[in-house]
Amino acid sequence: MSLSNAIERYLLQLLERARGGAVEIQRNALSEIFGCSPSQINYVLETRFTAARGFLVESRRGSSGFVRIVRLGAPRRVVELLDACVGDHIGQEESLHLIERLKTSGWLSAREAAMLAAAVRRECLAIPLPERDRLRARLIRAMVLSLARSDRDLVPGGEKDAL
Amino acid sequence: MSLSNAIERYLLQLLERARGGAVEIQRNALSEIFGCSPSQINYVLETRFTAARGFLVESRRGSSGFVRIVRLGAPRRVVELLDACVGDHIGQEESLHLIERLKTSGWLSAREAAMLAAAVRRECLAIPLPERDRLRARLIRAMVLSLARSDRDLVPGGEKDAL
DNA sequence: CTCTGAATGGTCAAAGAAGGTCAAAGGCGG
DNA sequence: CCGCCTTTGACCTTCTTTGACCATTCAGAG
Repeated sequence: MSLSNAIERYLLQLLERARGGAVEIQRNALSEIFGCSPSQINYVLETRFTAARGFLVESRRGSSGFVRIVRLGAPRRVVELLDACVGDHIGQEESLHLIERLKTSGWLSAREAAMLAAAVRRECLAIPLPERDRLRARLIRAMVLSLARSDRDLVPGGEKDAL
Repeated sequence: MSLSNAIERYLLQLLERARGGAVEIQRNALSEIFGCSPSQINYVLETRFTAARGFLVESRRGSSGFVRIVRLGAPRRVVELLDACVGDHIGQEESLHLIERLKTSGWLSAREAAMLAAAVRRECLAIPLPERDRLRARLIRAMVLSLARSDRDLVPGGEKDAL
């Protein structure tokens, strides 16, 4: 188990216990618990507690500074999520997190999520970067939005607002 | 007995013992066990643990990286259909017919078919021919086969025939 | 009120630690 | 001898960890 994974699990535990879905930590104190450099904490926050995984991180410097990690509820609309997470290019790992999130929030079934996940794998796309990341973004947008349309066609009033 | 075959048998044994049909190894550690170059492991994975033989290989680099080998099953009929219709490249119109066929025969739901149809459109792929037709073939294969696997994962006793 | 320094957290580039790719060399059966 | 399957090694990409240096806050001194 890597340091980053250990820190991630530790923070997830804190979030688990904390009522309200948010925790506040001190970067330096946490880094001492794990005997690592303070910037290691930033690395974990940047790679694990991202918007794509449904977290918001706020912080403040100076005396009595802090780092607050908030577990976000589902965003209002999928389009916003796409705009926020996908942009015009997106990497594989980020995509998989997004897909997982769309699944757990009920927007995608397990089968649909599996399809999407299979499609965005770099072994499947198999074209060189950076065009690969752009293609991946187009695919996710096209497929997810196609669901919105397909639902609208099937259910005339279907205003899915999960996410 | 060649090195490759020895490594293959070793990994198959690991898979045999491991419940869940998956094992994780470290490429460098394994190569040291067999006293060979690390890339030899890749060779074995590429030639023996292929999708065609019913395996999925995932990996991660960097500290505490790993290689995971998953044994999976896929229904025979769909595989045959893919081989027959898709090949290593396929055009848009042909794809849409295939998707329609998979839908009417019950393999795909309306939503899944819509997703696939959106993915294979040339406006979405947006790369030049002839690579576009090959990418389209890879996408269809990956997505349809992923469904077979996701079904197997969902149904407790789902030992669909082994491809 | 303003200035200043200690206490925090942030950034970024480089080094370290896996695994991946590819082409060339090595063997072996036909 | 030819062609296919193996094996290897040099070089590449990705993920992690660290450290030097930067930015922000706030309490207290002047």
